[in-house]
Amino acid sequence: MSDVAEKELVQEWHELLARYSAVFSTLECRLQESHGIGANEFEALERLATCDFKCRSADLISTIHLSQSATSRLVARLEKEGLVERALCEVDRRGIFVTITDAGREKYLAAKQTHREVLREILR
Amino acid sequence: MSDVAEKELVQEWHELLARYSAVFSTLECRLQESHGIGANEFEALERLATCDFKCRSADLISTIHLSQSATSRLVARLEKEGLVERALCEVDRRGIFVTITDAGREKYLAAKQTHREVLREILR
DNA sequence: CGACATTACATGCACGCGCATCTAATGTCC
DNA sequence: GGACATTAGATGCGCGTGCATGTAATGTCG
Repeated sequence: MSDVAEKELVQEWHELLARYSAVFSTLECRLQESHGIGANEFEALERLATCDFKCRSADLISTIHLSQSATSRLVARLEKEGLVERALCEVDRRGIFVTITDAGREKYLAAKQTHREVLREILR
Repeated sequence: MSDVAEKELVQEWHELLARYSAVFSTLECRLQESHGIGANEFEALERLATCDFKCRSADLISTIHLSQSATSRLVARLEKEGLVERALCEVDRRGIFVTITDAGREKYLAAKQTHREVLREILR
């Protein structure tokens, strides 16, 4: 790989990093102050609000980019705030289904406005 | 903003997020196991290794995307491992200069290989 | 000069994260 | 059916982070 190509690659990474950081921290800040939820919490709510019916805890992992343990705790926090519910999966009693509550759906719809605003402001 | 444009914006964000997460976590993992440093530590070392001479603590903040306090602790960790040195700035005795040590430069050059490998693997 | 604001960095604190591990349920193979 | 591996999710633990604040040095303005 040539020096030039390597520099371009590194520059691309720095741009990606800067872009991500700017959007994420702004999302974190604005969602927190306006709706009391974090950016990851929002992503989880969005996934739950837009997926058709039942959603496994594991399904959330692929959406929000967190570890299994972090996802587990994230769901626990959301449940504690009454935004989602955990239900036993009767077919496979190891697993749980996570479903969004009405309160969660309301929170999502409200936060969605803020979320899109930030994307329009920072991403473009 | 049309629904289509909004969907594109959201999709772009998700791609950015996925791309960032993939690169960062791989960097974190590979740099840690091969060189015992994190991805943020590497970015700091790179900044210090490539900037001409003195570098203020504050200058690092703009490079690595961390808060002032996190940056302060990052420098403290690097100093503890003998990779950088903190020197009083005689002109403005509030500030400090952070300089990379020989050991730090060696570590950087070694880790750089791994860093570039990951970028080539994941980013492209 | 002296009071007050500002700046540069350090630090106490609460919290979210990943890793390793645990528990319980399910799958596999003889 | 019974022993063992595997899977889904929860949890103890150490650590890095941001926020708020502390400390010390510098700038500002009367």
